[in-house]
Order: sequence, then structure tokens, then C-alpha cells
Amino acid sequence: MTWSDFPNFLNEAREQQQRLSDQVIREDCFKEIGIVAGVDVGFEEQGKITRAAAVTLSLNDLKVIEEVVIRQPTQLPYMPGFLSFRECPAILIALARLNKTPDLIFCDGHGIAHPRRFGNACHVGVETNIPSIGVGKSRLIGKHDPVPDTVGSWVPLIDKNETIGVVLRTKVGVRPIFISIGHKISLQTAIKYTTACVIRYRLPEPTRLADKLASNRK
DNA sequence: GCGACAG
DNA sequence: ATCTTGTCGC
Repeated sequence: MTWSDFPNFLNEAREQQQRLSDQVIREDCFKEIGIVAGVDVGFEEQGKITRAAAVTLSLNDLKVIEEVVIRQPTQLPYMPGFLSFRECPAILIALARLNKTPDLIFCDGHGIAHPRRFGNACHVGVETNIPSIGVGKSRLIGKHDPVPDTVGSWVPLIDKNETIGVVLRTKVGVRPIFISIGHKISLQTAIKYTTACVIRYRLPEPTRLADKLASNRK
């Protein structure tokens, strides 16, 4: 692909997001959640290499079941609103390598809290057909009131008069996180499972551990 | 035209 | 996201 093809790529990517956003199911569509997964992406070699991580945990005790890390040449640069085209492919490969398929996936980045209501979490959810939740560390779009300084409190994230997610306080004295529907789960339920996966850090365990794996930190 | 802008 | 050391605080 050359530079002259880039405008075409963006237009097609935009159309794809608009089309796929109709496939997102915004209500609970699953039976029981036993295994939850966390996925995230990191980079090496000054961004030349994309590193995707997937980790699974049992929901009841939040103990790690399995960890997977894969590497691929980076395909696209980062562009606000098109994050999933850069990260989703690698994430899907990592997820495919898990021996046990998760019942719910916590994704880094937003779900429907996106300009065309199709952020990374939606892309991962629709592609895998597995319920997913978007866990953002910062805002992409939407407005919201201040979040009370009490653990567990949240306020709606609104865009164009629509609630696209919530800003959740998982810890006192630390920036809140942004939770939104990815696929096959309601916002209320997404908040419920996110809260259930928070131990003593800002991020829920699945995302926190995947984050650690993907960035090679420890 | 001027900002804003997941990771 | 990544480049990077020490340092302030519980």
C-alpha cells in the first residue's frame, strides 16, 4: 500500500466501522461467565513490531489460567478513531492461541464510546463473537460530570445525547477509567463484571495483566 | 478555521 | 504506545 492509497483505506475503514456497528449487540447475550480474558497490545523496535497479549483468568478467584504473547510486523500507524485496524488483527491471533476460549473479553481502549460506535472492543467482540467490554484509560469522545471520589461510583459518558459508556472510579485518588459496551453485553452488566475484576489497582485484573504482558514490564 | 484526538 | 531515573508517598 502506498501513500496515495491511504485516503481510500481511511474511507473504507470508516465505512466498515459504520456497517459493522450495526452488528454490535448491546444487551446481555451469554449464559454463564466462567473464564474472563484480558487483551492488550504493546510495541517493540521503535514501533516496527506489534506485540499482542492475551491472558485468561477464572472469574471466581481471578487466578491466571493461561498467557499468550505473539509478535507481528506493525501494519498501520496509530490514528485516533482507527485504533482497532492497527491492534485487532494481532489480538485475534493471540486469542486464537488460547487453549480455552474465554466467556468474556476485557479489551484495552473503548467499545461503542467511539465516533462511529465501533471502537476496538467492538471489533474484537464482533470478530470473535464473544462478549466484550471496552476499558479505556482516557477519553476519546463524550462529555461527563466529575466522578465522585468514592470507589465504585460512576457517571455516564454522553455523546450527542446518547449514553455511550460510564466513567468509573475504581480507586480513590487516581484517574477513573472509561467503561463501554464492546459486544453482547449491556452497560450495567459491563460495570458489574468490571467491578468484580478490580482488586487493588486502577485497572481490572484482565486488562492490567494483559497490559503488563504486552509492554514487557513486570 | 480552530482544537481534540483510545493506544 | 514509546523514549527514560529518580523519587515522592503509603
